[in-house]
Amino acid sequence: MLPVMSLRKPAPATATPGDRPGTRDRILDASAELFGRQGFTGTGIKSILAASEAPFGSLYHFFPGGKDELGAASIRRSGIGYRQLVEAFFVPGEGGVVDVVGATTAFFTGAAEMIASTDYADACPIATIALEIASVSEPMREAAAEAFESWLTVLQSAFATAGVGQVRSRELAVELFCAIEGAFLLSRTLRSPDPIRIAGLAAASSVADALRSS
Amino acid sequence: MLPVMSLRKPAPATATPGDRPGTRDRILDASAELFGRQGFTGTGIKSILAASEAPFGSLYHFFPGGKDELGAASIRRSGIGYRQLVEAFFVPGEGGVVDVVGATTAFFTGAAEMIASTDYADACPIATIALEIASVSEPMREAAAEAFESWLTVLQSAFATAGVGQVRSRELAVELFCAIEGAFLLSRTLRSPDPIRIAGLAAASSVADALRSS
DNA sequence: ATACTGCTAGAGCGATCTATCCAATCGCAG
DNA sequence: CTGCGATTGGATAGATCGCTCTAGCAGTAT
Repeated sequence: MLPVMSLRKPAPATATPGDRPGTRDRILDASAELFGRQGFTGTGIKSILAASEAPFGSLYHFFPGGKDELGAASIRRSGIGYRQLVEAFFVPGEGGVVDVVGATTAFFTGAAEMIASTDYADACPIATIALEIASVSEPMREAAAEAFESWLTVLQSAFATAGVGQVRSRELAVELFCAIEGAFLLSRTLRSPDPIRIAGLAAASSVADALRSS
Repeated sequence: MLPVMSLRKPAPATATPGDRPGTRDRILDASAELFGRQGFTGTGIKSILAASEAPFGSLYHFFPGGKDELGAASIRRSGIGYRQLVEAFFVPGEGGVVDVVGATTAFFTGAAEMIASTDYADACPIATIALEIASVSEPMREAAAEAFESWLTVLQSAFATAGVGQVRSRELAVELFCAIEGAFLLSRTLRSPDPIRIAGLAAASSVADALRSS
């Protein structure tokens, strides 16, 4: 049985229970959403503050390094959120076993539903900003690299646990990452969920093949 | 025999022979390079003009619609250039036949060499800007969608010509697109050519499978 | 009450951005 | 040559950018 959940980010862990999240969290949430939709340079500080209903002074109180520090923090936070999401699909609960082929299919299906339900606006919260700053800001690039690596690690160990060899597990993880990220790009640009469906079928098939020959 | 060429864009067709390209072409070339590296909003008009050694007035002479028109034109131009590149690998010359598996491998190998040789700066000239503007500018989004579709069409007919069914050919084209674009993202972020190598092996294997069962 | 700390609130600065406008210059046809 | 449209060069407007600064607020400890 696979986890029933959407691909939406879970509520931040540091939010006061029963209350609205703290200012810092609201800023980070708004940043992740806007950066993912319009990119880093395409999103002004003021729009972030407006979206998060935060006062101007608070931003530089929590992020003295300014927009760059906010960008890196936003990337790290999104990286953790998405890693937990991948874990929800690919890491078993107490003593359970995960059907990695089914998990792959479920993950892509959930992704297709989410992107369509947000009118093709919200896909990967890091990809947009990563491409923008990979050759421009080394600290942000490193934050994105660590986020991506953490996702790959989760996938790799899931495949290894399922019986696939270490090297092939890493390759499978990279293949799955490329499939979903490429599909996000194509899906958002064409405004169609088809690429995600197609990429999901191919990814599941690759995983099944690797399992069979292990 | 596969075409021996780099993944670099060919010289513009409208360039005066033996002379340096016209102002409009120089602006478009510089735009494609800078947009691909730093994104659309991250690239200022002045940097484009400086890089293309073009005067300020010329930009608004050739692109009265301003930066948005320039962005759309840049996307269209890059789309044509990359389509011709894909054709060089996947479309046979006079009465020849293309080994689509070999073409796939060669394409990814060439991409890995190019991205590493540009210090992980130049990969897909459209992906960065496409993610940025997909939810912001409809004209530019459509330009990117047309460019991507034209690449998919070339790939699809190559597979169909090689004997793969129409539906499966389209799926294969989308898979290959997702693999290379996702690999570009991961490669630029991690500063490693490995993702492209891994994605290339997987893509070639998918193509081989499809050929076998056709 | 007083003092201290963490956070809020916004005015406003210098820099930078896109875009407009116009005069100077070029290339070529008559 | 003369005339004329196409192109160039840049000054500058108007808006927006990221960011700094200071003043004030709430809550807690003393």
